[in-house]
Amino acid sequence: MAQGHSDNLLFLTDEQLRRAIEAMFFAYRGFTADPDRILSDLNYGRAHHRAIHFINRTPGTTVNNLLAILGVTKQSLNRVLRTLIEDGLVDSRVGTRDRRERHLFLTDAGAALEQRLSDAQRARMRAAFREAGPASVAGFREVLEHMMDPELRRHFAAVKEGDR
Amino acid sequence: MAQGHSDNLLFLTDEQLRRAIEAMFFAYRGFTADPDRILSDLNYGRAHHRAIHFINRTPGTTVNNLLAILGVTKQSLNRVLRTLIEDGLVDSRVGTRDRRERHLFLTDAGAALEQRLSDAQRARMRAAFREAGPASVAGFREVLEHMMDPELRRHFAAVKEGDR
DNA sequence: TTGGAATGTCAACAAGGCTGACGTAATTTC
DNA sequence: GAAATTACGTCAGCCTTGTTGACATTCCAA
Repeated sequence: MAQGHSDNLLFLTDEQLRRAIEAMFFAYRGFTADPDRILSDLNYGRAHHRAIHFINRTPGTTVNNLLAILGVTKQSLNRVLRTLIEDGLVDSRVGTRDRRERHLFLTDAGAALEQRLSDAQRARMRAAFREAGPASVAGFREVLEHMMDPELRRHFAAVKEGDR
Repeated sequence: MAQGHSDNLLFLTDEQLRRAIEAMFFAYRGFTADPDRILSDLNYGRAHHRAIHFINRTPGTTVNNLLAILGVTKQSLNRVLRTLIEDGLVDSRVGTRDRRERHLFLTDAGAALEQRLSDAQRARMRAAFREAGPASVAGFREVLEHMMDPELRRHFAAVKEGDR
């Protein structure tokens, strides 16, 4: 696919862009489908997945950090966090330097669920990469980064540098 | 970016996949941000956008077709369609061949809103494509297609053939 | 003519967003 | 040391958008 219109971007028609938009819509649905199935069995939703994902990525992160990354209100996050803490998946520890802050960690059970979820998601991502071929992977990530809000992209790029 | 790991897919680490997963999450948020802003001013949500988009793409589509594409229940879609019809953005016409079916069309007002929404979304997509460069675009679309559920991908490919 | 398909509608419920207000520590600032 | 600010939690209420279940209507097709 995508030969005739990749040579010259000026020839990207609205129709071709519309197809890309739909591809994004359908792909995102595929992207979330596997975790969604696992989560619904546990009476959790995507909001729980997101919290678990980012706590796993940055253990000890504060509630405020998480709010900024997820872009939701504290009331909304708190509802999710409360159930995760009650269910013993997340551990909330009072900060040592600043005792107003709560630092969030996954418990062993939380880490286990995170593994299940990300294994499923990674498997699909890996399969898509394999089928699309190596050359496509770099382009995929390049476009995605440029589709983010600029502020987020900077944050994302910073993280990228960090764990080289 | 993405040189060292595009040569050999076997070297795609979990960490690199995790970054791709986050890129997908953040990019999707950027992807929907502009339409979301327009919609919230009109007291509509993403569900309205999706309905408008696909009615525009396939004028005269039936409710059942739309259900299949959107993957929601008819009750859920119906609520959205009702408001769009009441507000004069969508026209629902009884089928001629099969009078049980309702064929959906955008009114002039509906088409105008569709333009506003897709203009915003296309602008961002076009900008991302331009910044990422022509070579990236093909890879982007290739990976996205392989991330969809297989059944959907077939449908998507069929559409692709159709409007060449 | 009758069964089943397509569509619509009513009711009830849940997840997960939101705003606004308030309380309580703890820290920072003056 | 008092006052302001920050971090977090919580209560209450609202909205969108998804879900099930039940039921009516219309109409095609066997």
